Amino acid sequence: MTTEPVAAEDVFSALADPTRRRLLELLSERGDATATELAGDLPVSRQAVVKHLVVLDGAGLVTARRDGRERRYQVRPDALAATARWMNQVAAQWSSRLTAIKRLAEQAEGD
Amino acid sequence: MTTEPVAAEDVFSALADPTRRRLLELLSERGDATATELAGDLPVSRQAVVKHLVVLDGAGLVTARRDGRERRYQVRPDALAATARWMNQVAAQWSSRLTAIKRLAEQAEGD
DNA sequence: TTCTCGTGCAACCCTGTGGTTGCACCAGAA
DNA sequence: TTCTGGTGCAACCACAGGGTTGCACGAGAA
Repeated sequence: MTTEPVAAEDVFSALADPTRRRLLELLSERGDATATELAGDLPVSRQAVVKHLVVLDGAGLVTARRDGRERRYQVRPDALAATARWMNQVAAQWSSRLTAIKRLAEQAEGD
Repeated sequence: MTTEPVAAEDVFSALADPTRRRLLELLSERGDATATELAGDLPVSRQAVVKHLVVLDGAGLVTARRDGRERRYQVRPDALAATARWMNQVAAQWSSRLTAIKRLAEQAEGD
């Protein structure tokens, strides 16, 4: 289960690859799909797609389930939502740091 | 000078590296610093730090200015804020897609 | 003018990773 | 039972990227 504290490391590097972002798009549009199907819409082999899906799964962004002899992947709404919230926190943290910087700069001028 | 709109590609991969995230932290705390100074607080060489700073600059997250024979780097508040906003947009986009998925799923059940 | 010391370049090394191909395996269809 | 097609390994290849070392250059201090 990978629905807990999002790991900056994994999420950012997972999202850094264009093919993986595309995969998230495709899965979002279709609801779910197999690696073979996804490979049909991408300029890479099925195996390459599988590798990307493994990375996305590691980052908690997608999940998979067996369906007969197929393996269907789908995005994890909750994980994506959590990631979005987490990004906001990062942004907020930056903001507070920047505020602190400005304050210091102004104090320095005041001296 | 690299002051363009945030590129998913660059931002995500820039933020994917732990050392670079640490650099952003250090710069946020100090306001500004040289590569040599930053290397003093990290387990890597000055040259390694310089390379990371180049990447961060490429993503528009930091900027540098000459100060005598020194080159002082600092975070780009505006760019960071823009990135935060952009992340929110990505999150929102995901949300709408997920909503669409759920709607489709429910319709399918209804049939 | 000479000495110092931070920069900027460049050459290298090694690991990670995105991509490929080949093949064995197995569940469902015939 | 046999055939078929999607999975799951595993071996391999090429290149990007994080890290290092060495050295020339140049601005400010002495």
